[in-house]
Amino acid sequence: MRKSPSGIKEIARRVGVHHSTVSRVLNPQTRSLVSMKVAARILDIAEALGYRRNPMAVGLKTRRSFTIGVIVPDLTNPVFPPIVRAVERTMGKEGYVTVLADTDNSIETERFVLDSLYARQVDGLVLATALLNDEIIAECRKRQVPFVLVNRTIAGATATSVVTNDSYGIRLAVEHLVGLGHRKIAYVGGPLNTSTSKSRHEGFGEAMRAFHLRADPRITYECKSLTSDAGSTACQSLIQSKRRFTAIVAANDLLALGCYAALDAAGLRCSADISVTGYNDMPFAEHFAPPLTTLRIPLTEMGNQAALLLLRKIRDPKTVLPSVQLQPSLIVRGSTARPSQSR
Amino acid sequence: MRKSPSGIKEIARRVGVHHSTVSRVLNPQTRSLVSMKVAARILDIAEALGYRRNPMAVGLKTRRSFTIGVIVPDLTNPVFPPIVRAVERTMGKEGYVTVLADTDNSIETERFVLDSLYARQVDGLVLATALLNDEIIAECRKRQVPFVLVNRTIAGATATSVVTNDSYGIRLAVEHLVGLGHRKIAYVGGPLNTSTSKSRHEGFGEAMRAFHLRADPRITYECKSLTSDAGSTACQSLIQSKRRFTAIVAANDLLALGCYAALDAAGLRCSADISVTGYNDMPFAEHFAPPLTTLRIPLTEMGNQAALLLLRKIRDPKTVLPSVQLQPSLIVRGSTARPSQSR
DNA sequence: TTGTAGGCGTTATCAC
DNA sequence: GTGATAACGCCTACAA
Repeated sequence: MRKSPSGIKEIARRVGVHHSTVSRVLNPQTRSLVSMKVAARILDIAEALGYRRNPMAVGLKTRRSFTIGVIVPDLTNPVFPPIVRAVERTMGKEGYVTVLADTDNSIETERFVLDSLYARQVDGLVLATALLNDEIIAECRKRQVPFVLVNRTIAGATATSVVTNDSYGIRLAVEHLVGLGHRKIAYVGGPLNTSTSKSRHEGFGEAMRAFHLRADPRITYECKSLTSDAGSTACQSLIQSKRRFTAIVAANDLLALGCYAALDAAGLRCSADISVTGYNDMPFAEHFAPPLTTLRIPLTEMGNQAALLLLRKIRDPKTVLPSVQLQPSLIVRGSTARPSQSR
Repeated sequence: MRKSPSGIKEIARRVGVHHSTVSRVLNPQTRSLVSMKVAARILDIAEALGYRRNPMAVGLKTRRSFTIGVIVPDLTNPVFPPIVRAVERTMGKEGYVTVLADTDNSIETERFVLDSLYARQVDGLVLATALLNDEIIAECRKRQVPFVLVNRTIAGATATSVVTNDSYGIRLAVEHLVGLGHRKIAYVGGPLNTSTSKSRHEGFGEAMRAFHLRADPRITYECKSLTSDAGSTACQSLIQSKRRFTAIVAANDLLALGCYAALDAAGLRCSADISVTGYNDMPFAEHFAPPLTTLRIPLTEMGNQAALLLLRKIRDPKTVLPSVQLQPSLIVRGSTARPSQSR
């Protein structure tokens, strides 16, 4: 076992003071308790020795790890990397290290992962995995770990979260389609156990009503997952149902992509025959065939905000944090057009 | 400061043994030193109390953190999430937690981040940031931290790495194009300070020679970064140069995407006028317009292998690890076709 | 097989 | 202001 290169005691020895004095100096919080002269000497030597405080020891003593966890359902979903990156960067600037966990959409692995994080005494959590009724989040509350939700929230929105206005986003999509002349609009949504899918679903109904149109339940689908495959399957049934529709509002870009595939397979052209909108404006959405009309959400901003909120909570556990809601914006591209005359 | 729910001493008290005995039992390594009867009792109570060992204390004592770091240049590059995810999962199964760091392609932030990781006594590192001449990796060696490179390696390949055979991949692309009838093939590559870009570049030259063609330096470009924008700029100059070419081999999917844009802007159609190949088969490459012919590399496999190697090294620092090289495979899609007659 | 004692590097709470 | 001392929770010779 190699000796550590330096340490508070070694510095104390060299400077000729007690190591507790060194500790005080090296800790910004308590530096003022020590005379400037001594402090300066200590800082000097520490610098010269390349001193780095040992987070393990600090953690053991203070029960703080300067580590936070961020938990995502699936890192390969392009929505999450920008968020993770932003969180990591913002926390990094403040001396926190972020450990990443990908639950692969499994609630068991989420529980497992959280256990490991608790054991490591993470100072906080950013959760992108919230279900509407999420027992895991209930546990977080019990454990008294500061946490903030990102992207999704829970039923009642009783936890601090950074989300976007999903129903408004969908309304923008519907508005756009209606403006183009669409009347028969199908909806391909995600599982209703997440806040995002739920509000998008509700938003669709509301928007249609607002335009005096009918959200026909026979052409609205709830997919089991937010994947391209699921979207494809849904769109396929939609087509086979023989119901009339000229546009599809998808609750997610991946679903929209699946719709592309199904339309293609059925010999229908997007946007000439059927218009499609997505949601998220995921990276490269503009490169799809056709470029996808979708809703952009400020992912990096969400990550930053989440990190900032978490920091506040960590530093002052008594503060009650506000939630923040950001606005999506409609990005019009080639997947939407006037409805085909023949349909 | 809340008392921890349990702890080795509490268990000892309840069982009526000394806490060192408990420690032995709770540590698989030393469990055999204790009688089965006592061990069983201890395990029982520990279970009942929901005991979790405190990694801080363990770490302080043993200088191991059961934490590894994975460092990527840019998490929003879709190549990395699958790798990161695989590493995280494989390490997680073995009780390791992975800290993610995104250097944003900056060598300073990489250094900063590594410093923070060293201080936290990470047990190992997975680096996806290697430059051909990488001083940072030299430092890792000095620090004696086990590490393995992934995706890229360094000059001389003197460190263990998990990479793919880049020159072979490019050769597959060239072979494919030549098979289609192309003779004038342009190359749009990345900065030559990474092993991937370098071998792809070299591979291009070799492949062309193998087919008795000329890798014309006037139509080969070295982009400053592996981004869509850079590819676009390069392709633009290529077009403006008025040199003849019927196909572009891009060293990366993003570059290829940039070529799409530039071709589009110039009124050229891919693949009718110009064929384009990419590299990486990034997610959604099949959805581009046109679907991109590219080389698939086994990202998840790479992550797994890297993690496995790292584990071996951590567990037995004396082992000298082999490097592993995986093979890319050509995925033919719509961006390549026979050369246009008119060019 | 089990207990004893010391220590990992730091902070916190006393005294001086 | 500064020093002494005792933790934090666990591991590990060494002794019994």
